[in-house]
Amino acid sequence: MSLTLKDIAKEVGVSYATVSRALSGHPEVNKNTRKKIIEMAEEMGYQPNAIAQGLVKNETKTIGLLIPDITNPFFPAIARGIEEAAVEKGYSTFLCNTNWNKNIEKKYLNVLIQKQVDGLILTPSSESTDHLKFIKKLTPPKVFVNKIIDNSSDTFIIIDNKKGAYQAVEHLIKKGHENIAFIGGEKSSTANKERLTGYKNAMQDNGLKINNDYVKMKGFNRTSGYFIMKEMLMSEGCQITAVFSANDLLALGAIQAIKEANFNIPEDIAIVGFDDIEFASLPEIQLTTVSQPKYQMGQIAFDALYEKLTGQKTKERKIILEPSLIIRGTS
Amino acid sequence: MSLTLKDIAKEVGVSYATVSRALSGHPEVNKNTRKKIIEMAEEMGYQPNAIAQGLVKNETKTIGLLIPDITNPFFPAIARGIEEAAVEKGYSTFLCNTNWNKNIEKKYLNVLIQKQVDGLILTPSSESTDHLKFIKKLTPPKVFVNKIIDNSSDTFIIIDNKKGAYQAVEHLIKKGHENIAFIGGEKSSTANKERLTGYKNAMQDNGLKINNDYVKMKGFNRTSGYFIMKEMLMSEGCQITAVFSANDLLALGAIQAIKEANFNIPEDIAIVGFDDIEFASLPEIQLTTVSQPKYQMGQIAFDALYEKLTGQKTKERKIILEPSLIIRGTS
DNA sequence: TTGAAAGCGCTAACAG
DNA sequence: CTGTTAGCGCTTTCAA
Repeated sequence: MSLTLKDIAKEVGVSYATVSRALSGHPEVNKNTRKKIIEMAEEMGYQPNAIAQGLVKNETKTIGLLIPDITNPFFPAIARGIEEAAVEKGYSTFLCNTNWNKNIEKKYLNVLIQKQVDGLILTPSSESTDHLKFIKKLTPPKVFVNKIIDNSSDTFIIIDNKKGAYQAVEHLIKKGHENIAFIGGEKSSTANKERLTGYKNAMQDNGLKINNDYVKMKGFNRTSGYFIMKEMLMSEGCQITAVFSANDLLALGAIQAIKEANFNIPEDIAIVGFDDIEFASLPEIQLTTVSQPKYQMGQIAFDALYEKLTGQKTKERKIILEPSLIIRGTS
Repeated sequence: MSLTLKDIAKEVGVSYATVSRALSGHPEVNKNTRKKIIEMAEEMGYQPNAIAQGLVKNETKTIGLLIPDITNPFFPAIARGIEEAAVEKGYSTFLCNTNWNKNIEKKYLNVLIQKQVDGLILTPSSESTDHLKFIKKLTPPKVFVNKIIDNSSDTFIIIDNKKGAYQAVEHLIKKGHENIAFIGGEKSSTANKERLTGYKNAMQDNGLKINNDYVKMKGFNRTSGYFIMKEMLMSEGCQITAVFSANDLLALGAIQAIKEANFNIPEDIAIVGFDDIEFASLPEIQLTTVSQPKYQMGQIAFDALYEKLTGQKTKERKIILEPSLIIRGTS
């Protein structure tokens, strides 16, 4: 359709191989011809066809990014870190929103394979073994953002969820709380599982018993948080005086339920979240939460992928970042 | 590298042209051969190389999406609408975050052209004429989300910003406010300009004079809102009793400044925003705001693009959606 | 119904 | 330093 190498070759009067060489900075081109070619290319507004380049070079300078919910501010923050790091190295990013649905994720993954992405960054929407096995079979280098620390030999970047949760719950305990609820998100997500473990450990280590009625999980969103909290609050003889929720969105929902039930925060019920999304710091919210360096995580994730892409490092890496508890008004 | 048509052709014992035909649903293939081929392809886990397909078919089933700030929840909501509509029709989406920077946007646009995207959905980060001219020259079909209604013949989808702003300000006026400030975002953005116009119109139509000290703009983010408001509040003899801000993030920032100055909302100062991002509805926030059907806008935007892509409709369309004022606690 | 072959736009030997 | 040519994986005539 549009302008090709040949067009500009014809115009300058050289073979199109020469044009290719000149434009791609090949050293063995006459200075003058190169100059002429570059000028002409500019003048004609030539843009190389990356699809054709990709076909021959067998690389597309493209990565796939799969995230579960772009609507949760946590993920755009990461996505931005990834994208900016990527673009700096000349990579473009396919964004795929999996909606925590592993079938959608699978579909996307196949498309990305077909589109010949050079690499993959993903936070798997499910950690069921068959799904993980499917992902593992995929040939492009991958890095996981949030991925269970099992015996696997993948590269992932994650924060220490267990520790973060532990700190959060311990903080609550130190404040004198004993009946602490856990409100979680997607059951099959690593983050959820680990945060639950952290919660349980903190409870047990402090000699507190875990009431299963106070441990519930559903989606990682505000509505879930709201309904879970509401239900807990309405159950007979509810003793809850504090809640740890597996992410900020859940906390926000829970707070709404708490207020609707006419309890005061933090006097009657204290709450702490996880992620430290931007809105957690609003003066009206002042959510105590476990903070993650989101933007950096994105950058690091891409850098790790880039190392694989360029073959600098072949061995897998496990990058575990430190969470930090930010104490604000809700606890 | 990986599995190609030839591999599966060899295995089945036919020419690879036949395999291509069988797999792409070409009618003139023997039922039996087709079955064998499909089975074999499945068994071997064949995935067509979309890059190669793109080269010959001259289409990539890929679109570019350029948005100014993925960190503003307004845009992810739109992006999600676009992406889901796109994937349904078999398109993948390149996500590009321009950061309200037209040079970055330009760079992205060139990359997208090189990557041979079939279409473009963008909310331009600047409406300077040279930038717009640059965009206009781009060959792929485009649809704009937010684009000034000038003499241009583009397709765009937008809400009636002027009207929304007008309603917001009128609402404030009816509540008895006279000294109403305007806090805006990016100067060069259409949305900003139109919302400013709506503000001015409402003021003038109601016989209120506009105090230029009360009209300020900067970035479309929380920090800007905070500092603009703070400055206004600290200026001598500030009479402001209400503010209309050009988006919710700005409003959130302004609210913080108002509270820090020890004013009550809405008693001392009322405020209304624009966008109705998810967090505007939090019980703690209760931001009165002008709502936009974000997810739908995304869907509609893709559908409009799809019509162009498939040649169903060639003429440009201007889709203008209705805003709706949602009155909550801050006014 | 199938195979052979051209060609999409480009890069990378290989000659010259 | 430059031109010729093969070929990346695929679709699509054109013949058979």
